[in-house]
Amino acid sequence: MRVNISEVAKKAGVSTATVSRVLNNSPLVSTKTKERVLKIIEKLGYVPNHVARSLRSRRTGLIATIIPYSAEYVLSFPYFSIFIKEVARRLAEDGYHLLLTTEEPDDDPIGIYRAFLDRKIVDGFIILDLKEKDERISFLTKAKAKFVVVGRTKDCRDIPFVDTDNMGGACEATTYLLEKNCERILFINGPEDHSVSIWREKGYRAAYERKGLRAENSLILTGNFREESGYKLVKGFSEAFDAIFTASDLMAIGALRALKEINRSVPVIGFDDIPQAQTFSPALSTIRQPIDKVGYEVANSIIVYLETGKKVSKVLDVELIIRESTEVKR
Amino acid sequence: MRVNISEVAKKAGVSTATVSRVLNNSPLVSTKTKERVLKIIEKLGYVPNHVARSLRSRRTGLIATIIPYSAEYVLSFPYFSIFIKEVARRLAEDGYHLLLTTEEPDDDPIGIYRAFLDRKIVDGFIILDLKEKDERISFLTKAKAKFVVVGRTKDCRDIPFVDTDNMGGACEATTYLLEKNCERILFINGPEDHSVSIWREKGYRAAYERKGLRAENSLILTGNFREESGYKLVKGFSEAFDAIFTASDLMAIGALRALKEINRSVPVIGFDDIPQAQTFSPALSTIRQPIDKVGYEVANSIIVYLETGKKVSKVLDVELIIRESTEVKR
DNA sequence: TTGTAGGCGTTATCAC
DNA sequence: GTGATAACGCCTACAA
Repeated sequence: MRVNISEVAKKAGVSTATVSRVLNNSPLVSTKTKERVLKIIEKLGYVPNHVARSLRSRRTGLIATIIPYSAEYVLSFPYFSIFIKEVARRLAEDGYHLLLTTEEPDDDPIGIYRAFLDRKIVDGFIILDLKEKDERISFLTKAKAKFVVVGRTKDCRDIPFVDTDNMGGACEATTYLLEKNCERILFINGPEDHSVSIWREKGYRAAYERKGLRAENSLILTGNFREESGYKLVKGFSEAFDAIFTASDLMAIGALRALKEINRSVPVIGFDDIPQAQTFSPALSTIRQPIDKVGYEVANSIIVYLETGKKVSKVLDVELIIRESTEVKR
Repeated sequence: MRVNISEVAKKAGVSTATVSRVLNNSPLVSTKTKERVLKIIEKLGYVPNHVARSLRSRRTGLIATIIPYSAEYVLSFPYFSIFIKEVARRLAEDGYHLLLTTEEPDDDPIGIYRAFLDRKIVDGFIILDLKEKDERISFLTKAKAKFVVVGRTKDCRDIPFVDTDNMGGACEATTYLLEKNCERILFINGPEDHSVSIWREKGYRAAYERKGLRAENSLILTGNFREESGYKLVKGFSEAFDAIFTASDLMAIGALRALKEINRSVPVIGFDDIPQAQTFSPALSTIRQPIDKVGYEVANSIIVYLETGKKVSKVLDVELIIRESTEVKR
């Protein structure tokens, strides 16, 4: 019925220690006994119990990803699916598994992390939706937990992270608009405490500076990545502008809606390249992020960290995709 | 440093058995000792080790969801994110956690299930993307594993499942078109071995029958849920038709593209209500599925099954959403 | 090269 | 009510 290591040992006429050695590819076993043991293992259909192994080795092979409540908006587009699938896939390559859970609105943000840590449920964490001064980071660092971050902040000096080149992408988009002779580019950014917002704003400003110009603070608005915020901010904006760059495709779609209603047409560039970017009319010019690679690299990084202690960080390239929303008939 | 149950027992002047009883809310402890033990637990910051507990109790509290390779298309829209989030959320309510992993193209489809089962990693499974004659079902049934299925087939008699009313939805959509005096409704279905395809076709046919009509086989085509297949099937269709109903919104979008190119306009209804359905032009009429509820109910069902042995199944209502793609100017 | 035996941290089964 | 103590299944000093 229940076949365990001592069952195998008995049938093979060896000790459990030897079976264990065979299981773990120890060189301290003669080829002969190894073969004999392997044969018995196969015959009995024995498979080591993962839980017992975890208890003994103090490693569960599980990596937790906790969806922050504040990040629920990411669920509204397929980015998250693709990301999470790649994470799971890469983890599985090395025998790890992804434990996915959510944070509730009224939860203590670090409560879940603490629980997983104290109960020794997981070996490491993947942190999403990084904020400036993120309390999860300080908690996990203090607790000496192993984790990798998606995104980066200034205090990420000693933390393994994977990020896309948000600054470069924003700079490229802004430069593209400047070179189309737009001068007053309305920049609708995400919430200010998000690390991506900070980098994207830097990129926007950098593009102006490269041209010997200076970005105007009044042209920088703060949205929340959602469609409605793009719509409302454009509708309510009273100053002059001749182009729009948004920190998400959804806000770009909202902005285009608003433009249509006020009967204006200026070039618009979004960020992300979600599927709607292609199907929306006009098709959206945008900055494409390699979300699948982000998933792969972050999973890879946590594995390397767990197994070698090395902290591997990466910044992945983004790409400006030009479609219809930047073709403007004057 | 590492505080365990015997540490607590020692400090509290009781046995580990008593501490364990307190931990598990056993009634076999006097209020007095219970309080004393709880105080010590708090003082020491003791938290039970989940792995040790799992080893002894033979329950890990983990539920696996394996993304079938054939279901990768689901990742291309946000349905999956929302579903998985609700699953994780509901599981966590009762102290369970979601283990998410993927199937590789060249994997033995049941290999992962077998591995999780043999190694005793999870307590149960949630099965996605159900097929007719699904070998995962027969394997898991034979192995006496606990699982709940999303979707349903004829052989689901004794299996707990959660499904949306695919037949009802398809019938409603088709009826709507018939009542708009369309007679030859082109039905672009999903792959034939998918359980959802079977139910949707039944609904399509039922709508005709209710009107005393008969659906023509030549009007039923097989796509693969993706946009391109909707596009190609419409482009290549040579018979007469006066409306289109597709088994996915993406195929509906493809169909609308094709119609535009051949300069025709007929009412089109999709299935799912993905975000593009709203933003596409014309906005898509479609059957909305309560994907979040599906996630909630399937998680709920596996918990009930694990804890009480009862098999709970549910069929959730869908809703016809009318937008622009069914308004046709003749 | 192999075996013995202790321990990982719990919970369950007995006794008392 | 409570306490010893034996599992749960595995790994790893240490001994042989």
